[in-house]
Amino acid sequence: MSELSKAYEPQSVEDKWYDFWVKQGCFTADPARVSSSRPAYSIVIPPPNVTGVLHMGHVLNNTIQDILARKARMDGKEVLWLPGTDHAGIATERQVEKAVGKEEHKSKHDLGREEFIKRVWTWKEKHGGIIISQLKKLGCSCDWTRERFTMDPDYVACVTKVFIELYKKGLIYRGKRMVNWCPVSQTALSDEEVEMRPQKGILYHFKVEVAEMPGTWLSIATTRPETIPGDTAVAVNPRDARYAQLIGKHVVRPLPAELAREQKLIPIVGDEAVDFEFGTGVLKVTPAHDMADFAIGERHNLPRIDIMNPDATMNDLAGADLKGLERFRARKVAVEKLEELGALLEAKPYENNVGFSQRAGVPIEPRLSEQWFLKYPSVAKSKACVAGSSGSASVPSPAPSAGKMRFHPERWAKVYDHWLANIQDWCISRQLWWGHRIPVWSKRIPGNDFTKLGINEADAAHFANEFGKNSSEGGVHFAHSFSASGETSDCHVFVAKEGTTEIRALTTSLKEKASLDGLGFTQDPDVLDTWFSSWLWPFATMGWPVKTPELNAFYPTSDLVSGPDIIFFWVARMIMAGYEFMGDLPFRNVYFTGIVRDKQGRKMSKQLGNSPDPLDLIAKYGADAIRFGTMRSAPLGQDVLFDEKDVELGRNFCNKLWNACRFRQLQGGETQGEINASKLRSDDKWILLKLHQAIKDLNVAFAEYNFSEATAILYRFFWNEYCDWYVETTKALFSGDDASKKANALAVMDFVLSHTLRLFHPFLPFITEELWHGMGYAEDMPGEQGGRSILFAPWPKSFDSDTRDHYALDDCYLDHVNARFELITQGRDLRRQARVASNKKVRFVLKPSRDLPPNDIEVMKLLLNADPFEVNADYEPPKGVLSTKAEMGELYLPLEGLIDAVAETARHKKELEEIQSEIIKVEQKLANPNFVNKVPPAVLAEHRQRLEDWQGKRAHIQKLLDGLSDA
RNA sequence: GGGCGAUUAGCGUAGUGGUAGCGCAGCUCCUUUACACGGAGUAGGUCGGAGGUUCGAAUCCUUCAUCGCCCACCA
Repeated sequence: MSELSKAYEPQSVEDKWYDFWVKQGCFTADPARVSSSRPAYSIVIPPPNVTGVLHMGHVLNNTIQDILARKARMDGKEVLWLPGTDHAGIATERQVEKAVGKEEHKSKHDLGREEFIKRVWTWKEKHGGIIISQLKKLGCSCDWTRERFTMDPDYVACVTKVFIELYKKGLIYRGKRMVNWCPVSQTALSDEEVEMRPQKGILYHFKVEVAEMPGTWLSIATTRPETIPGDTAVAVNPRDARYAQLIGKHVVRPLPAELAREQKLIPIVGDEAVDFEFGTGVLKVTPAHDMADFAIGERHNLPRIDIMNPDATMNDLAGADLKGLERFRARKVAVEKLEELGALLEAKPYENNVGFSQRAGVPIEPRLSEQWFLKYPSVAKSKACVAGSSGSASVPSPAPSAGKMRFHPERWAKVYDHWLANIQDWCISRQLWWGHRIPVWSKRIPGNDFTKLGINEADAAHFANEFGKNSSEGGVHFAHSFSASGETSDCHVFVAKEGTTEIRALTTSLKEKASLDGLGFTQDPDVLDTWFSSWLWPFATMGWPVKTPELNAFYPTSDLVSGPDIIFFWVARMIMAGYEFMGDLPFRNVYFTGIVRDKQGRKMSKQLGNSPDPLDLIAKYGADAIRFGTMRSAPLGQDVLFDEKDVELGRNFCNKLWNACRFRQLQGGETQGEINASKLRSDDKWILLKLHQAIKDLNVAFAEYNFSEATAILYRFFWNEYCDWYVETTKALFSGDDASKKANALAVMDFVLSHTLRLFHPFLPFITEELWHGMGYAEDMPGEQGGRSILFAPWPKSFDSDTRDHYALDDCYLDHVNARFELITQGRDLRRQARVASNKKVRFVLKPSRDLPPNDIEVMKLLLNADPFEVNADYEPPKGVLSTKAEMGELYLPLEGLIDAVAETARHKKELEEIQSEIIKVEQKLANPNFVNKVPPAVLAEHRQRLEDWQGKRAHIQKLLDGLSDA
């Protein structure tokens, strides 16, 4: 390879290698290769919104997935990381609506449904690839040959099939119920899409007269006076002595003002739900506009007056004064009206929680509406299917037992269980156009005269016959072909209102659909909640309901990486769908990331402008840098405070890695294969032992999904241990002329670097691949074991005992080399005290505490920048010399005169005080009989050693002090 | 109202009973040929408060405080 440039330039290598990987099919999974010796590893990507752009949350989430996938490849697994995008109903529809409005000044209604959907597809084609290309820039090793979209034809068929199955099981039903209505999007929302926000408002008190007792007034508190026209009762608690006797009587509702008194009479009902502590203890009941009131209305059979339009303006029933007004404007007018009527008693500031549409950011309107609902399936199985995460820090988590999965961090299991224990039926219909259209065609006929269906006589007779089997309650299900194509629809026939019969036909067949349209059946106009397609993602993307090789090999998936914010929307629902349709969990492990915030802890948002564009960061620092920086600053289970500094650090780290390889390269050509065990210096053994330890620590971090810990281990090993110490010691050899020793050190370097590159690869895919080839390490490996790409190089193993014996890697070398480094650090501090510039050679004298091999002397000389460096066991230091004592000996920095005796004395005295206080601490412990008797022997010995060390230091300083006072 | 999490140096974070660590920022010195996207050294913490258990507590227990998140139909 040509000589490496002085600094790493990511721009020149990233695209090159990404193209290489894709062209070589490195990311493509082959189900046929899965075997007992080559286990499968799979992840499905949380599909980003198809028209979305990459943000820091994606970077965090997908970097983790990529690390897992790349690590699994190096572990010799057959890896499928299945990518794709989500059609994101509301978000995309609004985006396109806005664009159409801006460019053509048209609404979606102006265009019509069919034309609008065409526009969405055009939009999707134009913008849909953006986020995918961004993921590629980040280095994601997804199997792009299997990219999926939640609106792909086979995916649509899959969603439809699921709908029909659940419908037939009676789990999906249509009903007129209170739903969360978003007046902006003009659609129903699920409970999960509603976000409670505290709102500053006003609590109004107004009075109503009891009709049967003129002159008796009740006072009622409300935050929503504009809904008074919709009130159909007032409720009190039957146990409330103040009001119980009024139950059954009536009050006069003040609005709409123009109605006659008798038209405004509403009953007083008794209901336990009324809290008599709150407000006045009298509750206005508006069954059509409040969830709780709806329930009260059901219990007391109250009429429901819907006084609003879908866009939350008031309708005719709200009365002449409010009609046509927007709801908050109507509130003001209603208050004015009450005031005019003399009914308003007080208005005081009040803060309460109001449900907001998460997406549109406006208060939702509880609204009575006909929608499709799902009773969640497989709830019982989904409960308690989460096993605890590995509790022990040092033991890798074992494979979960069958039917169990693990959450990381474990605490999310509680959140999941709690949600599952309290779920209500899921409102799955949305009044949108972009999405999976509900596959239900319906037609209503008078009586049960099936000839009115427009079908032939035989079919009509068939219907009548089937219907006759059970026309009583929920109706009857049977299959029927409307298209004479042999394909069938699932029919559901039941008695609807007013002596009519309703026929619903559910089908996935295009021919059936056409026939149904021809027969005057109408398809339900609504589409399904986007999550109703996402919850099938793990198996729908693998070809279900066909039993594909992918499903055989890769389902259940191994890991899921998700943000905790979609634990209910997505994760929990996927678990239920997995059980219901696959009979098994969709994944074995779920890793929940934190939320990415800015460095002040604020959520990233467009408004605040605190959300950096990851692509800018990649352009500026490189993809590896943003990956490493993000991982390094993302602590396990906590939010991530993003700071560009972290990316900068990632870039610096890559540059360090680059230059460490460059240094190796500059020392001489050939890759050195064989390490000669007999020629290893203590430093060589030290770095090999450190490498061994780093691999072990790294494996633990991986088992715990602790990626910030993993990067910290890599950082420490490579920068602090390899670069700062080991490489520096080799310079003592390289300046010498012992060729065989030099070659051996190069062999150690090659060994360490080739291992290090592999350890780094999941985190830094690009630079490691570049260096893997550039340094020639690829050539040393078989093709599919790293020869072609570092992607498939085996993950390094920590050393077994044979290897340790062969290289004589005894832990005593750690102690020995550490002791030498300690002495060097202290010696460098002496230079600082003496104000000797670090580039200036200066004389040091070492009075060693034991015999030292020549390598130690050479290394110390070099790293202290000492010249001369004298080793003299009998050294008699002159008075007042700068000195330090360490385990390996006493080090002196003798300078010609110029010692500030006063300053030195003061410094030593301070030092002595500190040492003294440490000695007292240890002595006190050792003097305590409880301590000596109860403590484990190792701890006791360690304390005694510590005391000895401190005492030695004290004696040394004392000697120096004595010398100074003599001088 | 319930639940969960956090509180350790200026900032960010590690640390599950035995001498409080790391990174960034700071300060000092160094362009000594792998790297100034660097090297060397250094300062900075009574581990949120108060009790308790223990020979010994950042760590275990109790309690309080502050911050954050999630869940919840008090009008």
